[in-house]
Amino acid sequence: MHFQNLINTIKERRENLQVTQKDLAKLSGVGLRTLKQFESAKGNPTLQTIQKLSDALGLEICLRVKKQVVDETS
Amino acid sequence: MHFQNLINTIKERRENLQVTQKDLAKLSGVGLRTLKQFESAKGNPTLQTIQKLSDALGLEICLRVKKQVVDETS
DNA sequence: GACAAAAGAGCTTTATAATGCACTTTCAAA
DNA sequence: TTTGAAAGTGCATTATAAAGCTCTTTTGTC
Repeated sequence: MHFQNLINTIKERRENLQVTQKDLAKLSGVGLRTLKQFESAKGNPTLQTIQKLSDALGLEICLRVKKQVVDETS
Repeated sequence: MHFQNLINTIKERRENLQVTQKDLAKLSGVGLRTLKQFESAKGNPTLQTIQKLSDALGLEICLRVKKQVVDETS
């Protein structure tokens, strides 16, 4: 999951739950400016910021072994 | 997955692959100091740092809906 | 079109992440 | 037990994330 996917996942989750940026900022404890920044794909958020947003949205971060991309052309 | 779990996952993955911190730093493009910092649970890494380390280790970040914790006492 | 609410952007300050260097500690193999 | 490699720490510098304030733009809704 690349950067833009993470952003989209969080943004879509927020929209599905019908929460405004302002509300999510309040709920998560992340500054509104930071959230706007994040959702418009500027910058490089810290893990803490992502965790706070995820928590507030009922999401969780995970790490898993990437599927191998097998080259079948050779 | 909380902070410490992320750290452990990355650290264990590195150890399983028998890669030293120094090598992983080189491979991932993350500064050695930063990696040491991260593995000893100091600070608050940026998403970019986590992505670089994950990539180098064949891991990927994902976000998923948290399982509901249902209160059955009431 | 008029209006309001939500989203996004410019600017600034403050806090802190990333980094390198040098030093210390840990730990396994000889 | 030495000793060498790996891991961890203190310190300083530079870059930048977080945040608030204000203003602009977008997006409905009437």
